[in-house]
Amino acid sequence: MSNLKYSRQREAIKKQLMQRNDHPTADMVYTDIRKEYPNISLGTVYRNLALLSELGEIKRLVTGDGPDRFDADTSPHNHFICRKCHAVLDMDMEDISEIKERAEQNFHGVIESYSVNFYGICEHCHQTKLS
Amino acid sequence: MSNLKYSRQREAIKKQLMQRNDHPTADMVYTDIRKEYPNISLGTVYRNLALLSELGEIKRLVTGDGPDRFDADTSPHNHFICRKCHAVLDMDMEDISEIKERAEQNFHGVIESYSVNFYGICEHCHQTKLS
DNA sequence: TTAATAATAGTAACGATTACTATATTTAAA
DNA sequence: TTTAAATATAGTAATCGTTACTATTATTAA
Repeated sequence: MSNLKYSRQREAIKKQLMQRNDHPTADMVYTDIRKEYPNISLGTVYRNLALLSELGEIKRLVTGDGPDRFDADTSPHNHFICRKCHAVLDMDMEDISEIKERAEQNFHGVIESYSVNFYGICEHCHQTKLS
Repeated sequence: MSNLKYSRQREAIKKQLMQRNDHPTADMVYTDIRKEYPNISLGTVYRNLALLSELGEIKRLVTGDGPDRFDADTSPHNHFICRKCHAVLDMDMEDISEIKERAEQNFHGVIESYSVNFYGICEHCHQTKLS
């Protein structure tokens, strides 16, 4: 049923995403992966990032602060977006998945997923008074 | 200090946003406001929605599902986005603002705000089996 | 091998949004 | 009330992130 064919470009994209933890944009992945595949096309990067997201192998992060980012870590966790340097950081915090049950209390549709983002100034920008 | 000048277009935009609860996009506001101001420009709508958001008079909603939406209700509440009909609905749920404190537990930057979105199929789409 | 199918590179097109510019409106002061 | 400075506008062009198109190439199962 899976009419999916192997492609080295797709593997390279996923591999690279697993090797970095800065939640890169499609363009950041493209820039870096060109060192290995000098004539990979930007469309290929976009297409495969979208495909891998649909397959659940990676996660698309919508930050509201610039282009979408991608994360190879699909385990449940939340992110912080710095409004100064635009970094996207993993939050180290306790599980808050009960907000889904709390949301379902008075809701009559089907909640399939949710996303939580925190915004502000990251430690680095705050210390170096770039804020 | 406020070099802000009155404009009827801006007032009309805010007024319309207060009168509807469908969290319209800029284009939806534009389409409707043209009935009153037939030659208002789309740029004016975008500019004023951005300005009002910065002033905190309205709220910009980043859904990850199409263009940004706007909400005249600035009180703390969360939204649901239907992946079928793309409606943005207000969630009627208990306060979950303690997630901010929970996030601050191990975080060393400054958290200024956060956003929570729920995704799935709304009651209407679920009942009419459009899902 | 071959043949069917999916994936690619390269490029064009798209939608949402912002930038530009000449004109119009607002506002405070004369 | 004019006037003059500053802000806002309408209309349009440009930008950015992303998707669509198409001819060619790679994968895969028979």
